[in-house]
Amino acid sequence: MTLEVATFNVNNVNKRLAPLLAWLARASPDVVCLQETKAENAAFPARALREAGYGAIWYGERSWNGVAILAKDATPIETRRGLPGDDSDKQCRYLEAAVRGVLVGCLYLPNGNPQPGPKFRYKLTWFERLAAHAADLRATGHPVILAGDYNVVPTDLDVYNARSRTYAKNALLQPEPRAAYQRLLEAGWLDAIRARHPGQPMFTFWDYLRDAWPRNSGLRLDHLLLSESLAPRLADAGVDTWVRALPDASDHAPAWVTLEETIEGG
DNA sequence: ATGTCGGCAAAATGCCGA
Repeated sequence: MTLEVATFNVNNVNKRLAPLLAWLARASPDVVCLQETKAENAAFPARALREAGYGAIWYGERSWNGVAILAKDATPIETRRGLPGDDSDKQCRYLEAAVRGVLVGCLYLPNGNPQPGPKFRYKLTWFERLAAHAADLRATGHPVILAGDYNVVPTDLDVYNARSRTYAKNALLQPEPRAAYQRLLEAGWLDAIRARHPGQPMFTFWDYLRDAWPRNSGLRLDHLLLSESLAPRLADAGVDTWVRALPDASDHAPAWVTLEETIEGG
């Protein structure tokens, strides 16, 4: 038995409800982290998801941001909403729950554009808060997965053309957020997609602009990071790129991991 | 610089965020 955990920046959960339901029906992931739901709590489509077989918790606001965690035939047990470290930060970007024996952190890291500027500084500060919280989670020894839209292109392998001027000044590719991401990996978190597919681009995002999807001008922005206690259970990882081609698609595609339910022999 | 998409305020167009 394996457990599939996926992350999907849905780019408006109500506008993209049809492709979301189509993906859930076909891929049937056990646990799903959603970002950019862009729906107030009262507008979250809980009923449609329940009818599709998924329990959910959600943390949303009007127009922007918003995160949710879904679980097949279960309701996630919420452990935290909002990232610690700044009580004045009201943006809905972090939600955490216990599901099927794993602690799941669902995150939507700030985009940070335009760069430089206050939005970029917010991105870097948020990243530091995430790293601090990740260290606390890691110290518990629990199996933890931190999944979401990190809004970071980790390396030049993760962008269709590293020398393109289109993204030269973009906050997604700057040295500071890249370094912050690398520090998470150095602290012991495993980039599951990259671990399973070394040397492959594995894009998760294609801009609506410039025919990015038909040209495969993609970026890898959505990541699933496994704690050292969970990493030995990694069985497979991938990206459901076909979702990007559906009508009314998000500009992101779902990324996923499969985990062994228990460590072999244990 | 360009381009797409959607939400929003405030007036059917423009701005912003992504």
